[in-house]
Amino acid sequence: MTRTRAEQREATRRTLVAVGRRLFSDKGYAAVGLAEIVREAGVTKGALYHHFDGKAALFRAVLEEVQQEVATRVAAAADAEGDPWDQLKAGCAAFVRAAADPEVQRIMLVDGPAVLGWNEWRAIDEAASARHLAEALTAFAETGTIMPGPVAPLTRLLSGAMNEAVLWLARPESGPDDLDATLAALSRLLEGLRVRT
Amino acid sequence: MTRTRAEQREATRRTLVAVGRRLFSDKGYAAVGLAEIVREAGVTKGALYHHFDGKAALFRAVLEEVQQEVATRVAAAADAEGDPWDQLKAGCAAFVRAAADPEVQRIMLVDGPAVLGWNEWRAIDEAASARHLAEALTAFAETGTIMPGPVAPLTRLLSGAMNEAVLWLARPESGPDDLDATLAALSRLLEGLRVRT
DNA sequence: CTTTTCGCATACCATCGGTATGCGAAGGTA
DNA sequence: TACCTTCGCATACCGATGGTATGCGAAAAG
Repeated sequence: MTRTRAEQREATRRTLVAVGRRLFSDKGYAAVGLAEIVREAGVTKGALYHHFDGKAALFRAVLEEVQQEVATRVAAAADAEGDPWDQLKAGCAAFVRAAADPEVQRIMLVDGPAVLGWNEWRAIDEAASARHLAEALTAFAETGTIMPGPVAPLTRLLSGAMNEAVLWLARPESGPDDLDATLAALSRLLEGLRVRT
Repeated sequence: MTRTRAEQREATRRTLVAVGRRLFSDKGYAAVGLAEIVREAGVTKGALYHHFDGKAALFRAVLEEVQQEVATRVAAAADAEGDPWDQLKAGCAAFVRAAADPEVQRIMLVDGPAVLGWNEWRAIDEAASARHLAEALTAFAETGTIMPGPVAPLTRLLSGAMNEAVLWLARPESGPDDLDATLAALSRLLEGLRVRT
């Protein structure tokens, strides 16, 4: 079995990202050594530094992959709804459920901002998820469904609310009721934004 | 000037916390070495490890100090208001302003969860700030000012919303208008929770 | 068949957080 | 005052870590 160089290159890179994702989510960024990553990936540090600029760059690749997956799930849930407001609520609920995956949490919400810096983290989050939220809110502001005004701050408020809620749901003593209560509270928060008819 | 041992001990400890706070907020937890901390504090690693269990323990002491200061400012702003609902809004606004301090942000909102783990971070946050928010919301739920239901999820949603908003306000291209817009959006979010009369 | 490219391994280094031990002055006791 | 104990901190040292410089061998190019 001889592989072309392009195939081999891609395979090695994907393995590194996959191994990094698993280790980063299990133990946290700081507790994972490059030696451990390359050992489990069956390569050496030379391979890692050939593909990435360093440990943080590998983490960035992992984070982008995670963000993409979450965004895909959110978009799918939103598209399943017809009414725009239902799309918003479904998308938010889907985000909470998707980010409930413990493999996602630590990477996307805890280590992400600390490792890459909040601004770079936000840029990735914006490109993947928050952009859709901002677009939806913009549309609602234009149609008068919610009160007019700048949507960027509101987007961040809601995004932050969901991020924190997801982490709260992941605490050890959390039960299934908490998910329902959180989704209900989030729904109330969103409904509160609608102009009163 | 001969100092008692208790005085000397406290002085060294406070210096370490103060230096750690400045360096952690300037460069971030991971980019600060113990050698740099003890050098600027005028002591050695022996002193640091005599007072703290390690780098993370020093960071924890710094975080607790920062949290206490923010909580004090929030409580003062809330107490200045008479009406309970005004107290809530004033407290939230004061939190956003207090956490706008760049020295506070990185420690309290970015590195805090990553270094100590989210659960431990939340425990500190809960003891200092989030508890007051939860108590206020509980009172409003009992008096019927807001809709009944579990307040814990709502507390986390609002807390997370404010945390993220503060970080958004600290981004490089942020202007003074953004603070007003954020406070306005936050106010709308809170008002939306009130039962409609 | 020769040459170049390049994906990756090997060997090495500076620095890091952490630990074990020693010392000297403050505090207690007579 | 003389002695002993306590303890706050310094010194010296260690393994492990992220990062780099260089070498090699097979695939691609000619």
